[in-house]
Amino acid sequence: MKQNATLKKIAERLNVSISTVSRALKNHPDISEETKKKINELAALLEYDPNPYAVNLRTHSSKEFAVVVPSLSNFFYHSFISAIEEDARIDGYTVIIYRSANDPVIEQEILKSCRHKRVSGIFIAITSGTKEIEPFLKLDLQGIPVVFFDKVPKYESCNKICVGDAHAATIAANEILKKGITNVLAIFGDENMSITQVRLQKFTEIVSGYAEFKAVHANNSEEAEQIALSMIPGFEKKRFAVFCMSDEILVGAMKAIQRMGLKVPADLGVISISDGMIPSLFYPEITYAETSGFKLGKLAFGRMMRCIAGSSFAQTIIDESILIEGGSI
Amino acid sequence: MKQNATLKKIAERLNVSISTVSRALKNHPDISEETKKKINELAALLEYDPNPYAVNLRTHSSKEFAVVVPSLSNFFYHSFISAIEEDARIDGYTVIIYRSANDPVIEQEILKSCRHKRVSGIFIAITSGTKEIEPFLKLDLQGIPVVFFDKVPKYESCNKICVGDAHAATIAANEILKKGITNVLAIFGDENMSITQVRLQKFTEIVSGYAEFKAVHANNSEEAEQIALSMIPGFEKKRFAVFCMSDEILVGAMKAIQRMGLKVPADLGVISISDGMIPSLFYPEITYAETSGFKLGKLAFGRMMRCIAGSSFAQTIIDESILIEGGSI
DNA sequence: CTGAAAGCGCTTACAG
DNA sequence: CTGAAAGCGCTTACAG
Repeated sequence: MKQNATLKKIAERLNVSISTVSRALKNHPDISEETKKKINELAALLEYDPNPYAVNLRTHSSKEFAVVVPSLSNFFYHSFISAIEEDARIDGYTVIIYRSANDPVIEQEILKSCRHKRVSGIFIAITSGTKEIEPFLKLDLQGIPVVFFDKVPKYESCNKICVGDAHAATIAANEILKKGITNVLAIFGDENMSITQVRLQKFTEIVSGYAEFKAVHANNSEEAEQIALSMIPGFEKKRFAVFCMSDEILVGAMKAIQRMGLKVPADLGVISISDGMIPSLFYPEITYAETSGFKLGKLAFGRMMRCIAGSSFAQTIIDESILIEGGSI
Repeated sequence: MKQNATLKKIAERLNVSISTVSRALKNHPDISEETKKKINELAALLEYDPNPYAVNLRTHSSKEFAVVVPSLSNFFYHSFISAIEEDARIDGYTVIIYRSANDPVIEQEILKSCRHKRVSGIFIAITSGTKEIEPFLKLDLQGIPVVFFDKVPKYESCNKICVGDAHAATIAANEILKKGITNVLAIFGDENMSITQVRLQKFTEIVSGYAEFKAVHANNSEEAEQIALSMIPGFEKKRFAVFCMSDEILVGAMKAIQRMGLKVPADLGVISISDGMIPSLFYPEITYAETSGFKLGKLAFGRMMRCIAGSSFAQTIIDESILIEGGSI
C-alpha cells in the first residue's frame, strides 16, 4: 500500500522545515523562488495533496457544499445540481449530494452530518413531512448558510429560491387562449400542496371567461390517467386542450391519450408545466411552461455566495418561466 | 455562533482527563459505571458529537462510502443508490453521491477526492470515456476497495457487479421468437461499451437462423430516432419487432414510432431492456427484460463488505433478469 | 528568507 | 480505574 505524501516527507527529503514546505506550496511571498521551485517539483513528483482532514481540523473550513434532495430520479433536481456543481467547481468548492428519501428523520441525520463536517453551506429541498425548521436556523447561526430551494418552508425569514408557480400557470393559460382553445380540461395535483393551490388559482383567473373549463385533481399518474380516460370523451374535440400541472399528471394524461388513439395536436392540444425531460419523450414534443432547475441552481448559488460573503439578510427569490413550444398545441 | 462541544470541554467541566471522557463515550470496560454515567449525561446535554476530521486524522478511516455515477436522472442508479443507503445505514456508514457527468476528467477529480478523504469504499459506474483503470487499482492497493457496477471496465481482476447482460438479451430474444416474430430491427448502444458487445452477441446468437434481423448502433436517443425513422419503413411490417438495448434507445425509437403514426403492437412489436421506468410511460406499456438497480445495489454492498473484511479475491457477480410483460409485443 | 512551536480534536499504548 | 503524552497532518503567529 503506497503511502500518501505529506509535508513532513517532502521537508525531510529536501532538508527544509515543514513550515517552509507548507508556505512554498501556497506560494507564500516570503519563500525564495529557488526553494519554491524545488519544493513544487518534488511535490509534483510525489503527487502530494494536502490531507483534507488535517486542513479542516486546523482551518475549520471544508470548501464543500451539501445539496439535500428528497429524491434523485428527478430531472428537475438533476439540473439544479448540475448548475450548483458548475459554479462550485469554478470557486474551488466540492459538492456532495445527500438523498433524504423524503424522510424527516433521515433529513435530520443528514443535517447533523453536515454540521459536523462543517460544510460551507447547504442547499436543501425539504421533505413533505418536515415540521420543524429550528435545526435549519441553528445551522445558519453556527455559520453554515442554508438556502432552501423548490420545496421550501413557509417560515418567512430564510433564504428561499422557488419556481414562480403563478407565473408558470399564467404562461400556460395565456398560450391556451392565444391558440384559440375554448374547451379546457385542467388536471392539477394534490389539493393540499401550496404549489397546486397557486397554480390552480392563477390558471382559473386567466382562463375563466374565455374558455369553458373543468379543473380536476389527481394524486398520481394513475389517477390522472383515469380522469383523462373518463373525461376527455365528454369534451367537444374542436378547439380542445388538456392542461397538466406537472410531469406526473402529464404522464398519466398521455397514457390515456395514446390509449384512446387520439392524435396530438390534431384531435386535442396538450400543454404542461415541466422541466422539460418528460415532454421531450413524446412526438410531437409537448409544449410546456419551463420551470428550470438549472436556472434555479444558478440563482441559489448566487444567493449562497452572498450569504458566505456575510449578507445575513434572508431573501426569497422566485424564478420565472418561459414557454417552450413543442408542437402539441 | 454556538460552539460545538469537545472532549476537552466535557473533561474540564467534570474534572477528569480527556482520555477518560473519550473512553467513557466509547463505553470502554476500564471506566467505572459511575464515571461513564456522568460523562454520558453531560455529553448528551451538550449535544456532543465527535469531530469527524479529528477522528479521521487519528484513525485513518471515515465510515463513509462514495457512490459515483455518470448521471443522477436515471431510475436505475436511483434504485441502486437506495439499496446501498439502506444497507449502509444499518452498518453505520454514510453514503455520499458523486456525479461524474460522464466526464473522465471529473471522474478522476472525484477519485482523488475520495482518496484524500479516505472513504471506506467506492461504488462506481465508470464514464463511457474512461480509458485508464490504473487509478482505480491504485485505490484498491491503498486499502480503499472499489466495486464497479453497471458500467464496468473490461479488465478482469476487479470487483464487478453487473446486470446479466447476456441473460437479459436472452430473455428479450426468446420472447421475440416466442411471439412468432420473423423480422427484427435491433438497436444497440455505443459499440465500444462491453455491455453493448455482450448484449449484441447473445442476441445475435439466439435470433439468427430464426428471424431476419438487422443490428445497428446508436450513441444517443436522437441517433436511435433517426435510425428508426429511416429503417423501419424498409421492413415488412408483418411479424416485425424493434428491440431496444436500453432506455435511451427506447426513447428515440418510440419517438420515431409515434412520429410515423404506427400502432404498437398492431403494426410492430417493441421490446427492450430496462429498469422499468421509461417502459411504463407509454400505452401499451413496453415489454422489457428487467435489470433491477435495487438488486444490483444489494449485491454490490455485500461484495463491498466482504472486501472490507479482507477478501481481496476479485470477483464478478452477475444479476439475472426477468421478463416484465407490458403488451407492446 | 527560514524554522521551532503551538494547536486544531481526537485515540490509544503506556504507566501507575 | 485514571491520566499524561505522543501523534495524526496541517497552518500560522512569532522569532530570528
